[in-house]
Amino acid sequence: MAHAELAAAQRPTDTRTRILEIAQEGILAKGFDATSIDEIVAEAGITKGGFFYHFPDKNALARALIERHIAFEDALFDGLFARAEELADDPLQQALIMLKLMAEMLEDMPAGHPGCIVATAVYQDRLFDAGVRDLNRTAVLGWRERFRAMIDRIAMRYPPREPVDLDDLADLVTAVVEGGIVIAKAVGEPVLTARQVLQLRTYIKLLFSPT
Amino acid sequence: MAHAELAAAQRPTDTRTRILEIAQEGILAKGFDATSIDEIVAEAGITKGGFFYHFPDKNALARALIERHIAFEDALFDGLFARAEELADDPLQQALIMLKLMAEMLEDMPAGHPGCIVATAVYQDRLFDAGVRDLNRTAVLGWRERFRAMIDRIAMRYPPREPVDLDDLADLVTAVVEGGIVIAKAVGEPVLTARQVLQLRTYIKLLFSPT
DNA sequence: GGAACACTATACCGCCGGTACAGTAATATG
DNA sequence: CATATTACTGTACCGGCGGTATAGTGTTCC
Repeated sequence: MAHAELAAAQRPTDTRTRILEIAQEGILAKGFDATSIDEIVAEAGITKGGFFYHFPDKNALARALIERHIAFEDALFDGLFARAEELADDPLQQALIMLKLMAEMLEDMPAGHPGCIVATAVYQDRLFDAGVRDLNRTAVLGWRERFRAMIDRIAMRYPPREPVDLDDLADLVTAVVEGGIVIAKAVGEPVLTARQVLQLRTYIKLLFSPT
Repeated sequence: MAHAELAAAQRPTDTRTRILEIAQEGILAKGFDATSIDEIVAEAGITKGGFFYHFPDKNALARALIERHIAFEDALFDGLFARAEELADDPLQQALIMLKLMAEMLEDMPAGHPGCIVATAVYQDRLFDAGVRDLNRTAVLGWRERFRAMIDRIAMRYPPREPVDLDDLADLVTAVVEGGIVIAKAVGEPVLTARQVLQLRTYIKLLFSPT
């Protein structure tokens, strides 16, 4: 009688993913607090009991969201780095290409970057438990490691014109994007995030370009 | 008109200021939502009615807080710029001194920068009304104007080594601080914000230093 | 046939933002 | 001295929120 309907109605982990997607959309648009569980379950077409079957509390939802976000961004950066490696051999050129691609990607988001779940958690600190904060820490440290590796490859070939701490420089990539999102949202000009990344690109270029 | 007695016995705007101070502390530590009105009034030693006598709702509190924050930061930057002008005549040197002073100031905050109310509002968008968002916009645009003026003075004397949009460069100051606060809070290393400002300083130095 | 899974349905709790309103002590003005 | 205003207190209440509890149900797997 209902083979197709079965698959449609009851795919096992489907509901969990739908909750995550609906929650993410709401949280990035309105903030964590302004996105109520009642609202999420209404949009997902389930009941409150259904939500709490998948997540013991709202913190568990936040953790799952941050994990998803980290995985998504990692995949995204993997793609960007891979493309940059295809287009150039020189590590400095690769970095400059990567930052250009990043800026273009940011610019192609018509409503601007939807916002960073990590920053959301930072600015609503006590709403989240130690688990969320740990995940957050891991995410930022992961980005540091990634960009640090990129910068190390450059520095090996081109000595920086000014003495800089390479970890700080790696963190600057994250900081510029996070800060860029904040100001873009604050003034309502989505394109600002991409432009900040281009400033960072100019810095990297100046810092490592041979004289 | 009994000035002394008025000031001592009644202190008309005193309660309002106390509410603001208690609210600010709570909001920067825990987020806007996690800081309840009940909690604020308990700490201020007043009743809920007393709170709503001063502020029609929580949005009005947010607006007052942002206005206070803008005024405070403005005064702070005025001081930094004035000191830099005392210490050097050259606009580039002034900017580099100013950024150094800024980094030192940030570093001297033992618990790190307490966080930016503007960013708090950005990340809890729908909790706030149009008035709050307008104020937020004004704040960021005001910082742009301030740093743009600083950069214009430099660019007039030293042509940038790379073509850059000077408004974007002005925004970068705000972005690096905001982003620096986010990563510092995320990894729990307060000193990171100051270090990001020093990276920005190196960028400005490289960009405008004569070859 | 029965256990496990993925929920529904209903009822409830305490906290929160916010409203409403009556009362009051201290001060300011005529 | 009377009155109005200011700056609250105290109490009671509302709907929405996160979260708990618990009994029941259809589907699938073994």
